[in-house]
Amino acid sequence: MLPDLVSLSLFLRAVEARSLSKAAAQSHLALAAASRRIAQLEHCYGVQLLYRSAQGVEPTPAGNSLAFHARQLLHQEERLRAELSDFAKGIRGHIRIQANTSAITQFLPGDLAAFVAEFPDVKLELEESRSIRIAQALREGSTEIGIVLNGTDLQGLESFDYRADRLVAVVPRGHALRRRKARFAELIRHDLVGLDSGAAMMRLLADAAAELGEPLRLRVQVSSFEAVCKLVQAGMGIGVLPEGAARDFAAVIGLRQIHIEDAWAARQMLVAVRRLDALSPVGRKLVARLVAG
Amino acid sequence: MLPDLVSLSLFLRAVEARSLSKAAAQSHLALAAASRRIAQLEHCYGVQLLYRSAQGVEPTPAGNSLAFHARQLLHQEERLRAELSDFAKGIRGHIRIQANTSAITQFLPGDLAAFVAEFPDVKLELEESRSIRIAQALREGSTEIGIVLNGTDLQGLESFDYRADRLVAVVPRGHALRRRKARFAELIRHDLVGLDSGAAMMRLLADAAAELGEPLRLRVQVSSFEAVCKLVQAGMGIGVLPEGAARDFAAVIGLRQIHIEDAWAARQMLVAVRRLDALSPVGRKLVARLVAG
DNA sequence: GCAGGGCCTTCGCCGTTTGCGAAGGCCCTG
DNA sequence: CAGGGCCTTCGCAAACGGCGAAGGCCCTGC
Repeated sequence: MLPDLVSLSLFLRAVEARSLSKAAAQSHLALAAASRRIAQLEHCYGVQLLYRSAQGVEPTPAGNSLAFHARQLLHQEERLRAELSDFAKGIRGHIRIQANTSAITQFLPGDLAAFVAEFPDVKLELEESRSIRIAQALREGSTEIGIVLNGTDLQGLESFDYRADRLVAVVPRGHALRRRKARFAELIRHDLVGLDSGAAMMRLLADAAAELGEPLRLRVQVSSFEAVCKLVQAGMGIGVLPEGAARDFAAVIGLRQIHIEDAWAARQMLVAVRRLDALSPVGRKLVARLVAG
Repeated sequence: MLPDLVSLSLFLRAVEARSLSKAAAQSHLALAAASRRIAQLEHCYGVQLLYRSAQGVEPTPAGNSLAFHARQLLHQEERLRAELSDFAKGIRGHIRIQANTSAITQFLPGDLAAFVAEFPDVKLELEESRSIRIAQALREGSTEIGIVLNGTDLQGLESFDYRADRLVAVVPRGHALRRRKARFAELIRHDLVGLDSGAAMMRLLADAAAELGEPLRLRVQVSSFEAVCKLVQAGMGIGVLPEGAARDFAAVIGLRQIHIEDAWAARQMLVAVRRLDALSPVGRKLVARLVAG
């Protein structure tokens, strides 16, 4: 029923070398054995996989498809092997996490650092991604823990409050806007320094602007919070950032923060998993730590 | 050396049922055989995978990792099986394509339609993606043909010119801007209707605006060319679109096109593959058709 | 035009692997 | 402390998978 990875690897070599005998040699098999393995593969899927001739073999269209998938499968197996070899070397746990930019630039590094300090033999794999893709990845099981913003569709997932993430505006010292608080309706009259529009935050700003019936005066769009701060300092306009990023980047170069009073400026980040009780114990521990933290 | 997929599936069931006997039953194996398969899996990777007790089994941390990868591997195998079963049903070819939005909304549907008309038993899988991700996918072999914009980093790939893709501005009838041609410096004084900022086009506009030292007056951002046209018609501002999209959506609702004279408005789309001669014959044929078309 | 050699398949044999039931150890439950 | 559920180990039989030899096919070169 299920194909043999050895046969798949043999098949792949046969396609690449255009020769069964060479593939057999590379796989340390006798030609007879190789031939039978391929025949059995064909039988298993009910399709002819190779055209045979006196000059060698050539993949059929189905054979091409199989070669494609065989590569993926073997590649996947390699990753598996690599990961398990970590365990042989003393690692005691492995957790895959995907998080959005705001989480990664603000709270996650600290929280994860505290976690690995306590569990030094747990390996974390952190990947940055957009909230929607994170939800997808969780659903299809290609990651274990996700950090997303509220508003993301979490159908079919379990989620828990992580941190609050407030958006603030930053202006250079001496900017005309002197207040400590403002509504977005006032900010929007000024030029803005924005992020690339894939960011969830930019969508929020665009929606808010549409609501007000005003254009967004985006003067530049850059891809990092730090770059936003530099450009704000250079007088290109007002920046909008998560509070934590403003603290890290804006404060140190002397930008002033302005509290945004609109309700949408208060965002909630969530820790999401597919099923908490299907998670590994150490994974659950990390979720608990994040949610408690 | 290479693990047996049957053993992986058995292992997965054991982890999920927390019981070797149940897993053995589900896999139609005697308990003894199941036990031995797991032991052999542990030997193969040199790690303990399960904690055994009189109450059943529990995955070790390494076991959790293996379970994760086993799921992926088996899932992948299922897709393989599904695809090969197409061939058993008479499909004669299968090509995976990823393309950016501009290509998908303009030229690709027509070109692909012509191709499948000629090769009706070839199944095409088309996925929309961003140019950068497409290049990644080609490099790691998870797609066969990619359509990207010039300017994308194609290191390590082979590429061929596909179609030229000119950006044009669209305005409602009676708009103040009366010309047939304009430089972007003039357009930028008006409100714009933009796309979500992940789009390559928006990055182009943002860069052009930065070059001019002017803000982009983005009034709304939407996610489809069609929506841009509707909003332009509603008087929200000037739209910028690929020429082909303007022809399809803008012309029919009576918008006027303005040629953008700046050099960056002329973009070139490329067909990219990892290695042309590693492609299936029908894949090569499609590339040839696209490049010739 | 035919011998030679390279390619794959098929065949028969044999060693290893794999499956099975039975027996055994362990731990919790009552 | 007997009973039952769990997993492992054991010995045996069947099946699988490997091997070399033989065979068919086609191209090459003398």
